[in-house]
Amino acid sequence: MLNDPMVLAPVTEAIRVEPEKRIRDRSATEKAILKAAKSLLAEEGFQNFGINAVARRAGCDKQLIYRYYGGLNGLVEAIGADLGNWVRDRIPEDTGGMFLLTYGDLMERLSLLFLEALRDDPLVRRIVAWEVSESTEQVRRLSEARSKALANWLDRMRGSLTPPKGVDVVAVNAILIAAIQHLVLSASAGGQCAGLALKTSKDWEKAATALKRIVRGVYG
Amino acid sequence: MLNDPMVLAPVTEAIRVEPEKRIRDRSATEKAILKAAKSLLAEEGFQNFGINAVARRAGCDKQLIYRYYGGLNGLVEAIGADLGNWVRDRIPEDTGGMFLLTYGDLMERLSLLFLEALRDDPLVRRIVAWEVSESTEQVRRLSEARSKALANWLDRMRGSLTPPKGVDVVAVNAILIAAIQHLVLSASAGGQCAGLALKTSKDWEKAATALKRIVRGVYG
DNA sequence: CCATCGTGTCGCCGAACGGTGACGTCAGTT
DNA sequence: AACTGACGTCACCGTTCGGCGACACGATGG
Repeated sequence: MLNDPMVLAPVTEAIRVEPEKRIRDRSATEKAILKAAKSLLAEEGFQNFGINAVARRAGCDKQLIYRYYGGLNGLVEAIGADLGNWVRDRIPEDTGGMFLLTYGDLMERLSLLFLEALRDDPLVRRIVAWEVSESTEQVRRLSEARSKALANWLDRMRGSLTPPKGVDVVAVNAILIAAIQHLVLSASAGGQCAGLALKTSKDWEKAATALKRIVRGVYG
Repeated sequence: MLNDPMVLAPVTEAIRVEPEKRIRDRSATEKAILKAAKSLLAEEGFQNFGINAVARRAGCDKQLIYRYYGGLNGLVEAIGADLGNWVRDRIPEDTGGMFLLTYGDLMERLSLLFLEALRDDPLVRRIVAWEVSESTEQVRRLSEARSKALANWLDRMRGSLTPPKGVDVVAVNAILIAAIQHLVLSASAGGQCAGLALKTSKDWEKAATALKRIVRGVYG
């Protein structure tokens, strides 16, 4: 009954009235797909991230995603490729006119820069949430690209400053980064973290002050 | 989401509880459902947490979940009710034979206790990941119950110790908790966090040492 | 001219989802 | 014994999902 061709025939003809052609431009379509995927992930989160949703948002057929990116896998990989540039694009490289004399000066500044950059970037926030929620190879690659870019940035900014002796810098910095990431994610999801409100700019000032104190406590 | 055809095949769901005929015992069924829900959430994560999956694991019909819990909402609420007891059940109240003379002593110990408790509890880990990934009223209630229980615990353990003056204890502690949570989540998902490996017990010792140093840095 | 190939579109499939109405079946009450 | 109501089960609905085969169209080049 559903497959009765008699019913389908007139329908196709009626739709044909509006030509409304999509221009044949592969690279443009590819960009549209990638842009749609990024905005979808940023706005809806990884939960509702799928072939159908991306295709809908890109205004194209999902088949093209398979053809051009090899499915969601390749698409995510393409997103991950941009992650390497994230730090460079979103975080200023200069010192903001400050003289960073000690490693503590540096890490205090970098912590706040990272905090603000993350607060301003919904896409990366979603990706970080994804990283701690799923354990697929897919996500692991994303995570790796991001942490590598982050490590590079840290290293580049360090310059000739030497960290204090006797401190496991990698471990301490990892904990600081973890704190910042979770703080921002919690705030983004629920407006608070462990009883600390994180909505108004006043709230964030308090958080930033506490973060500075922690960094200074460990790095002087 | 992101289904590889490879991983599609071995989707073996939990086996039914018993071939034996189901007894007419509402309270027993309710408990079975709640237990199934908790284990499902702990093992599979919130992504695959749904009416059908819970019913399958509980070995009962999903209709009963609607009848007894009013759907997933009520079921999650029931899970959340247990969260209030989590801290009490999972974290020792005594000081482990140590004398906690200062607030720094206290927070160092509490930080490590919390870290270990979280590492040992997959259910709460999944819930924390849920909290930072979704922003529904549902999850918000879970989050609130958890943070309230945590605050109570902190307060109870504090005893008569007074935190140092001039420090925003709430903010600093929130950041410490955030760091611990993210560290554990990252480790659980990818075995590392910001370039810091978190697999072997040796890795965790390094993390614990760094955490202690941070706590001591801010609280003396 | 026709043949080929890249591009875009369409419709269908099997599966899983959340949700609901209807139907057995058994226990306690009247 | 008959009724009632709670407990458990089943089948079905509409929707969405990922994935695939087939086709329409336009450009390109023999």
